[in-house]
Amino acid sequence: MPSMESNTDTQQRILDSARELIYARSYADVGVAAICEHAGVKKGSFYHFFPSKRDLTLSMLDAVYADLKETLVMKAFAEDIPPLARLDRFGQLAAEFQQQMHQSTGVVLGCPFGNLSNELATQDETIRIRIEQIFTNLQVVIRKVLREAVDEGEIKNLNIEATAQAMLAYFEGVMLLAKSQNNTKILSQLMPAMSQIRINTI
Amino acid sequence: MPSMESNTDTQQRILDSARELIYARSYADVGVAAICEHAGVKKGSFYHFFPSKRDLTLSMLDAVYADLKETLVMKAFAEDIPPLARLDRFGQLAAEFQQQMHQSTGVVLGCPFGNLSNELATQDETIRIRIEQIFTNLQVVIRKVLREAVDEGEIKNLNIEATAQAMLAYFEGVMLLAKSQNNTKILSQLMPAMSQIRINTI
DNA sequence: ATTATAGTTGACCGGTCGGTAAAGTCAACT
DNA sequence: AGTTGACTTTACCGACCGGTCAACTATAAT
Repeated sequence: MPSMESNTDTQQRILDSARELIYARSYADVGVAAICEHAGVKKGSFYHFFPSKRDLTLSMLDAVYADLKETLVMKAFAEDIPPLARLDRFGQLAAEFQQQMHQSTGVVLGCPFGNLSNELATQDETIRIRIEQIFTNLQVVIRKVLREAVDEGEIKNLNIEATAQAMLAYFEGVMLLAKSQNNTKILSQLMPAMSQIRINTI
Repeated sequence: MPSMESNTDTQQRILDSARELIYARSYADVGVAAICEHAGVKKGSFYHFFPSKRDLTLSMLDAVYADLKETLVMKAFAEDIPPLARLDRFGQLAAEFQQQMHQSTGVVLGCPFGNLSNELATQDETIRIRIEQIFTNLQVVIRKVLREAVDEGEIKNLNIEATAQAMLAYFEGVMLLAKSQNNTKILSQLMPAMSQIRINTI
């Protein structure tokens, strides 16, 4: 007598398990069987909902970004403080999240998008493009806050597009370094410098 | 009739093949068999020289760093120009190398250490530590140049250790972003900002 | 010439990989 | 009651994974 109490929360459990396992390890190290076992689902069900491991990964990326947007981004970029202070708050919240994950897992996990990009960007163009789009979306958020800072006269002669890219790059780099050192202290030490980066016009 | 013309250039060919293949793809995607085939070596010979794939990877990391030091670092940080200009030269040379690899392989490969760190840091502590050491060595080089700039009065009130870490983080982040976009243009656009990063004391 | 050693070869191992197929089970609709 | 279709279960597939082993060959020292 199979459970079948739930219509599509099986799909959700697969998504959640993939997210948790792949984030903690890597795409290649986490097999479909491991995802199914963690989700309490048989492999046949997996392939009923997802045509392939790659498709699951694409859906997972969308889900992680949707979650990031809802929780981290919306909270950090709320307009209750000055524009550049929102960038600092974004860095702080990200650092706090990494510290929590470090406490519960014993390792610094870094950025889920940066991790997958470095592992798969040269192997799977579709996944690479999905990650690229996510990074672009984040840059748009940063650009908006920079434009606001420029309009308020807080900064002058700023190349907004380049600076947004540079800030995101710095953010990803700090995450990567923290992961390579398995150390979250450098997050709180280095993150505040993100909002100070400037690439000027002329 | 086996060749056996060479004593230990078999070992070198294995090292070179691993380096080329893993850099272009990933640790997990490149099997021992693929490395052997590329090196023109049988699997048994592989395990005569290396006890495991992991050990090969550790040796490979050392070889890549030794090469980086000999070519890129020594050239970039030669003392024929002012200290901060050497950082810019390092960024330029790295960008040029990425452009060459992009032309020959069709994809932006990024930093070999950053790639492996993001893929394996949570799975293999030994490899993680080796990469951490390499990053520390690079920071030492950057610190030296920053100390020189401070001594010459080019900068004041600088937190040298934190700034060196921030510059390396920025460098790695720019590499990661370029790889995720499969685009080398952002390298030349963003790299010059590396030498402008400052984390001050007080 | 014999022996010791380093290096090579090819066949092989159990385990796991992503993915498939068919039978079975449930809920909803007719 | 019978049918449909979504979902689950079980068993299975060929390919490949990292790694092993014993036999073999070349080289150099004795």
